[in-house]
Amino acid sequence: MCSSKKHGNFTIWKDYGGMQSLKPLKMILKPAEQVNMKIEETVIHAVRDALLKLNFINDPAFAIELTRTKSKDHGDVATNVALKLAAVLKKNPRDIAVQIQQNLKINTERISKTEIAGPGFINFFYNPDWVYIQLENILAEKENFGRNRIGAGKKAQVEFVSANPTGPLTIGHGRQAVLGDTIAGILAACGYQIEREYYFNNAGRQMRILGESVRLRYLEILGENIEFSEEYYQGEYITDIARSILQKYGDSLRDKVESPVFKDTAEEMIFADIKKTLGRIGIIFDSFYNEKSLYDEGRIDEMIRFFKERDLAYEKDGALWFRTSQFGSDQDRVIVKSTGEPTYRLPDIAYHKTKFDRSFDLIVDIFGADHIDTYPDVLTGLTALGYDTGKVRVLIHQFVTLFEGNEKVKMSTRRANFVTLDELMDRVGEDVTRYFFIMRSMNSHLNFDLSLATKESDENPVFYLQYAYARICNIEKFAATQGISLGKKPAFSLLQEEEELDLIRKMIDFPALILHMHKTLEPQNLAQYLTELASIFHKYYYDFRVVTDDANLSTARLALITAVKKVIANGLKILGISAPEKM
RNA sequence: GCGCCAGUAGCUCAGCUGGAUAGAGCAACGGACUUCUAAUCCGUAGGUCGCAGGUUCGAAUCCUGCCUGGCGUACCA
Repeated sequence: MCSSKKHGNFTIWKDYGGMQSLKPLKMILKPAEQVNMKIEETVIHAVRDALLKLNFINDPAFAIELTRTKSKDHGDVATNVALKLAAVLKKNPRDIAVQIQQNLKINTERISKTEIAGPGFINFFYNPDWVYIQLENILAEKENFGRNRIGAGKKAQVEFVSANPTGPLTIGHGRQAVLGDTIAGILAACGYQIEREYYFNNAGRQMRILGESVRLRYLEILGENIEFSEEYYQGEYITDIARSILQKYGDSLRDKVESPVFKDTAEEMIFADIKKTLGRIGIIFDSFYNEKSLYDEGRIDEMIRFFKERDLAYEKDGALWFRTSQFGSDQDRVIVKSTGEPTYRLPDIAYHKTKFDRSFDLIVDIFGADHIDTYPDVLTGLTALGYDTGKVRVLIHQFVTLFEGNEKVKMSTRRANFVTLDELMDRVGEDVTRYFFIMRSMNSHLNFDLSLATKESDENPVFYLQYAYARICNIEKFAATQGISLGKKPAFSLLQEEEELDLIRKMIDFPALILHMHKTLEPQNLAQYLTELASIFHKYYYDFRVVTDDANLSTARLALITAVKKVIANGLKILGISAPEKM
């Protein structure tokens, strides 16, 4: 972001990154491509015209901020433009606001009134008639309400989980799994064609240790005296794998130290387990990309050749070093060890090259905080290869910290210090699990106490959303028995209660929210929005009856709550959470 | 040492491209079911937004320094 001020001729220019800067509570002038945002555009254009007419600005591209108000007393949307201009114009912001207000030419069918408030905000009040039209739109758009077409015709790939098959998925992986799947859902709602990809390596050191761990357990079952050192995988599942090998092969592998059966069986069984867990939580990957194929297809050698040819790599101490320092890094990095084995960077770069070769328009990588210092090297590699890394969004999430009482437990698959994702789902269910992981920002460190999570699952806010949905389903059923249906066009203007208008106004925000999330890719905003919407609904439910003696009113109210149901359903769908008709 | 993330109500966390009185859930306390589902609603209480400076009309939000915690800082991935 950059900004400049030329005080002489009152030109203010500010680059907010165009329409991508949109957020639910703040809108900025942008190209007219969003149907659902028409009223905001109307307001912004009117303000801009007034500013030009008053000679307060002379650049039509001047960014005008429009914010959703927090309090109804402040209208529906507001602009702080008078406050922003005060310093430049060297005038009292309220005076500026008055002048703008006097020169506003605004469609009264949309905005019923404007007010100047506080230090110089200009508040705009929606005309209820316009609000009713929005309700009609929501009902007409149904599943599509909230969706946009920013990503139409574009392919996006989201890579996540990407855990090597050395053990069951833990709650740590769970956070990333749910985060990734939900982000994919957000992009899908923005029109992208989505590919979910899982990257793994079954050829590394950890996998060798895994195979050896299984072999030792196998021998142990056969009654041999083994030494099972700390570096081996300690989990109980290792013994289970050994047992199934015993079942299939008997003791025929007793002396087969080099047998691939141990590692292969372990990989196969663990991967089956991982996929089962993912399926249970509603995550289906479109592709699993094996690091080994990069070697088989010669992509690693190709990469080495490229780096050497361009003098981007050099040999030192028997290793091959990538000149990352030429690209702003503090030091060069090894890409091929003196043993001849590449470090993880090289295949990572080669792997990302395939993402570009597969012509994705947007590449999203979701990594844990332990990758914070490694992905820049990958991006550097891609830049060196001549790719536009602007297509890549790297999202780093903080870790889940496991607690046992007040004790912090360092999670480790190898040391079997973990709570599995399955265990969590067994205890709290799939919906709570999903909600649990997206209700908080990925930047936050998550403190996790299984017993507390279990205890709190009964009170989990996800039920609050689902209950609102189920309640509406129930009302619809009851309405049908009373002969109330949406057959003919409801008289929306009968919806005069403040709570009814609140509900519609809240629903109007939904498309802007999805648009905003396209930029932030932060699912917790959606969870919060849905909670707010459900809250307005629950309150409305308590205060008013939908089905009354007045058939016209009942029909209008039924239309209203049907729209609410739709928005909740659309939101839950993005979150991958079920919408039960009964609870 | 250096880099990234975090520090907001008793607890778990939203809010952070500066904006109008700082929010939610849980926990606590007091109320509301003869009604379309009380997994709900209403009310009360609870805060030096880690600390100290700075920037300006305005700072939880931006800048600087410090404190605490997490993760990195590998020829591990």
